Amino acid sequence: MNPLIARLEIAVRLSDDDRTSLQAVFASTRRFEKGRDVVREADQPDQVYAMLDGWAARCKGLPDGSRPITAFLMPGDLCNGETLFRRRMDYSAVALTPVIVATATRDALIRLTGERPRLAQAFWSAAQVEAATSRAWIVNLGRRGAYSRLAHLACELHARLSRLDLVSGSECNLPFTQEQFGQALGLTSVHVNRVLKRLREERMMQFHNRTLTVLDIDRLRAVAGFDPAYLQEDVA
Amino acid sequence: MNPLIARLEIAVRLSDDDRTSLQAVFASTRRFEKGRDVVREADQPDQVYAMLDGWAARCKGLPDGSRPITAFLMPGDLCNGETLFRRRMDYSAVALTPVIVATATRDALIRLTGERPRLAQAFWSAAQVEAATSRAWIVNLGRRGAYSRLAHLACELHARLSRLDLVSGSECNLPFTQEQFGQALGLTSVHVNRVLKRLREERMMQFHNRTLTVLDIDRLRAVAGFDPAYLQEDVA
DNA sequence: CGATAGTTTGATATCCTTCAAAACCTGTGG
DNA sequence: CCACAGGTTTTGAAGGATATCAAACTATCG
Repeated sequence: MNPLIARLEIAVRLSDDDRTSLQAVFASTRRFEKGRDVVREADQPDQVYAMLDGWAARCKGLPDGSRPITAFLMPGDLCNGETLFRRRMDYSAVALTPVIVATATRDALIRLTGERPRLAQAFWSAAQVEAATSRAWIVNLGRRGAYSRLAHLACELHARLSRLDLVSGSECNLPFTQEQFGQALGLTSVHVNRVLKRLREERMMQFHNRTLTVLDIDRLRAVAGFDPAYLQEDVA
Repeated sequence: MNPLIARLEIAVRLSDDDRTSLQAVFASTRRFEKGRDVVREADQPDQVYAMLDGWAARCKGLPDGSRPITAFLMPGDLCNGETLFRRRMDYSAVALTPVIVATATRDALIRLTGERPRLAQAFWSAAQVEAATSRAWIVNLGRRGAYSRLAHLACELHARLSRLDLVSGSECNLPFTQEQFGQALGLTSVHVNRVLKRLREERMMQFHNRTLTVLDIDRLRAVAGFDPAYLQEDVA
């Protein structure tokens, strides 16, 4: 429960009542094994899932069989916030590690946020941070070459994990393959591999055994053109 | 005022009080000439702007001087919803035509949505539709070649305009240049031009004098892999 | 009518993909 | 403990899509 509340309180101050009623609505938890879909494209779920532990990826299925990744989900993120206002999912959320989610029913969450405007504002704010992240991805895919593009994603993941206290020293765990890097970046895994090699040889970062080591964050951010502003919410 | 209310009511039913108090908060309007910034990256505006008439583009400035476009704004869209919960803008909104916006102060809108949860929910829902559109752009930029990519954007704009009743027959007005198409698609204007030529020769669509003519929407959507689901909100 | 912005076309360069295969892990059953 | 299978990483060679550079053409607007 905590990661969700912590996330919501970044932007909006909640009352004790807000917090406890949120806990009540998200009372039950559920576990998904690595590789399973938490929610599936075209489904019409009755539950809203909030990430408590583990990693997931949002992806869309394409006719050619590829599954581009549009976001990485970490503790505190809602898997399927849209479900409140619209039935049909337009993406899947797949567990990249074993995942623990808190679940709320659609109806209960509609009722809760209909009674507690601060909570509705907090969720609104969280949706806007997600939108800002999507904008950064659009720029990344549209205007940067593979080299800066990969560096940018590494900077983003490093920054987000660091806010969750999941970076120790210069290392953090990214539980996915070069193939999945490619799905998120619009690159083939072959090319991801070559770019990783270059970044490693240039002593900026390395990715080995699912752990990312940032060797020179200043140079890496310069190469990426990374500005962490879009991730940070100021308290209102 | 109407386009904003119409937009919000797609997902959430509002009371008469909701509507009139929203009108009161967004009482004043302002006009921006073509080419002007409605809001500017890194600014800390006190006002929130809602599009009433005209077109704008959301763009981010890059060190190399380019200004990639991350979204097109039409009547009913908020220009800078984030402003409620976070001070610093991470993008600019530039008027592509003369634009009329309704303006609300940040404080008044925070207060209003803090008192009227239905409104907060409605804005939350609108933010989610925007996020869904961003996801579609991410997939478009990441996985499709220039040909399908341009077709997909044309399909999206056609569908959105058609919901606003701005399509007459098979024609609609897109008030921007091939250069700006390119900025939205991550392509050079030269290449946009070549792809437009091909789509025209293949009798799917043409873009001439700022008007888009869709000649064969079925074939165009097939080429684009376009599924309009992400634009449509079901009533909750 | 001239100036400026936008469109069109061609030639060449670059980046990334595709195809292919070898090397390397990691877990599993014998 | 070993052998093996499947997935992942690494490297090479060749092809294709898109960028870049350059110039002519066309609209638009004072």
